[in-house]
Amino acid sequence: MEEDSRMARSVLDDAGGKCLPAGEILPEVAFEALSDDHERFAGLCKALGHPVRVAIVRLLLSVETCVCGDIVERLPLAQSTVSQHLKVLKDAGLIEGSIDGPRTCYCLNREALSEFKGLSEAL
Amino acid sequence: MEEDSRMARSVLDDAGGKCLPAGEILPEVAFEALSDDHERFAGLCKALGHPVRVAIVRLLLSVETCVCGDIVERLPLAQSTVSQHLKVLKDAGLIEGSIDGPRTCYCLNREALSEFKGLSEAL
DNA sequence: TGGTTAAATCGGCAAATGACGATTAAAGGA
DNA sequence: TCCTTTAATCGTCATTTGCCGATTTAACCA
Repeated sequence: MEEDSRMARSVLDDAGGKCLPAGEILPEVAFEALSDDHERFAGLCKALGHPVRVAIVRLLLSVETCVCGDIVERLPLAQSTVSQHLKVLKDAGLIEGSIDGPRTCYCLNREALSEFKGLSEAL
Repeated sequence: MEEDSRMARSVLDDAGGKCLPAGEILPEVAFEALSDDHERFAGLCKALGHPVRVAIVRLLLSVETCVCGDIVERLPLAQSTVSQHLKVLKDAGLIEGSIDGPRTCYCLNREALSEFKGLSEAL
């Protein structure tokens, strides 16, 4: 289509060095508008995209494992709300819950956490 | 308050080793339910919590700098929608836009990206 | 100055999110 | 077996998000 004009403009755009492209052309091959990887990384980020959920993950990081009730006690939120947040984290694969009698015991999923770190580091 | 009862239960919770806390007590000092740091990290995650925005960040990563129109062309979305996503990323501080004639030139904010990576790595 | 192009903003709409109290389900203990 | 405790789920509501087309704003060019 009109790619040539766009590419030409990108190259020419070097006005004072403040808008300089790295290469000669835009690397089409390195960019896909839609990819599963974007979805996955965005999904993990979205799950962490709420301060309460960050707090929960950091809490689990510091205590290794924790019963749901303990988490609820430490947050200024209703039990049902905390449960929802836990579900979001679990659905994203970031935490795991195991039934322990009448309680549920949550812990981090280290693999998912590593995956997230790896994807972040690649930015 | 009733911390003693809660802490006591946490210690006792070691039923079969599958729900074992890492330390003797839950480390109160290491956890704050509400903190600016949680807000900040969650804010960055939230901004990256959409596949299109991940795609934009990765594109900018690969081309160093890019005019808004180029980004629009590569995404199957209306110009206004892409502009909204760019605004989200800009508000989070992850990208910067500089006016270049009639165009706007976007690039990554490397400092914010480093901040995000650092916070991620700490998980 | 007038016209053209690029990008931000507006208005509207459907869907998702986050919060809550109430209810249900599951498991242990009296 | 019944009762209590724990946590998930349900129903509701207000707010936010994501998308679009239309409009406005801004800057260059003729």
